[in-house]
Amino acid sequence: MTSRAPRSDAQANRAGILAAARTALSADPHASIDVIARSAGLSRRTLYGHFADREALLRELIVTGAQRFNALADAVTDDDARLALARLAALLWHEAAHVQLAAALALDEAHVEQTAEALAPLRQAVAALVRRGQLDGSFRTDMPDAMLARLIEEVSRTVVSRTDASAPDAAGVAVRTVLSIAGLSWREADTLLAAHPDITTEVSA
Amino acid sequence: MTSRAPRSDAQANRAGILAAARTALSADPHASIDVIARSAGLSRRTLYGHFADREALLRELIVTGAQRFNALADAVTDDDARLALARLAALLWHEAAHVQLAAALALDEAHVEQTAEALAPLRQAVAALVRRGQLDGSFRTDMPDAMLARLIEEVSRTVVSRTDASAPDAAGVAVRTVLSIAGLSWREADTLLAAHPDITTEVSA
DNA sequence: ACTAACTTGCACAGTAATGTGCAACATAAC
DNA sequence: GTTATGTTGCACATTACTGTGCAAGTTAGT
Repeated sequence: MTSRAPRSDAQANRAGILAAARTALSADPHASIDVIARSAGLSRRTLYGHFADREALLRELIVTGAQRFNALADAVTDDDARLALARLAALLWHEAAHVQLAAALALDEAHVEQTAEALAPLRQAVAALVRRGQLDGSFRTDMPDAMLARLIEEVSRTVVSRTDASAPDAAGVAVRTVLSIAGLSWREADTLLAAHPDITTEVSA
Repeated sequence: MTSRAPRSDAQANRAGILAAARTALSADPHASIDVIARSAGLSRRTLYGHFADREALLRELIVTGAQRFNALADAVTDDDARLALARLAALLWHEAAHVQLAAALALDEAHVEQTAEALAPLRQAVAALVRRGQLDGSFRTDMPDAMLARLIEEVSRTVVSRTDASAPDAAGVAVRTVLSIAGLSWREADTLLAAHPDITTEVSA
């Protein structure tokens, strides 16, 4: 039935294709199969040996990418909604530095739907977080919770994907931006981050 | 030399093509010439009678679009930087159709450069506004002026192009978002807009 | 009503991309 | 060292798009 484990070089090549696809597609969501294969040091023909078609490759990128993002939502346990949002933003930022992919693929009409579906758990977490913050008075209440949640999602995507990651304290800027959207004044955000320097610093293992 | 004025139906068709291109391209920056022509109720062949090639059409869209909202920057004369930013955001919101196009085209590697160049005046205005707001203490100073200006640009684009325009007080949400990025707390933005209801109301002539 | 201006469909050439079959070659695994 | 597994180049069919030429039609302007 299950034939056998793939050869080691084949496994490595498969991973190489995925890595190449991530960088190529985040630069240009319409990057051709040929470009992806070449930048993985392989031939176009070989790529088709690993993935049935373009869709299959994209599907795998979206699913595995989304899993990583979704996992971050569970890692945040702060009681303070402001802190929780700040930490989530910081984690997403660090993850996105490696994988800007979600933002790039979401731009493609054909994949925006499956990307959204794959990220449903993260979206759920954000929605819950927003409601909590609104209830305890730390987030803005001048718009409905659903609207605010959507705004946070969209702006996060923008900040994460279109901010120069090499700028000094780029992560800090991303976090401050998200807190601002939630309704905090910049001084409040500043105070919060000063009291919890671990949020924007952690490089993790 | 200058042959003669174009026939009236030809003028209308040309305008129709531009309008169709705006909506088609903001939905999908890679919309084909055929789709654009068809959605303008014309044949592909006719479009080529009005524009030499795809580039010429895009060029015209970018240039005329940019002119429209470069003009908006001049229309804002408030001394209060917060008010000025709010009003500019509101004006841009009302030009949403054009802004969406800019956002869509800016995603295309080939046109991001000429779009940026065409929007230089608006960018200049925003930069000046940001510096003014930082100096008088109404905007955040926890990041460099250039960074803040860029953030405002990017977030504005996102909010204007990806917010449901049919939602109640969508314009208000857009303006509040931009003010939040500038550093205002949501209550401060709320107070400001309450004191100047004309900002989010004006439909203009 | 006449004419220049405009539109259209069709045929055509060119380009770029996807996906497949196949034979020759390379190499990891045993 | 043998062999199953993997890689490659090439040819090929297919699709989708851009841009042009031209002859036949339609219509605005006078």
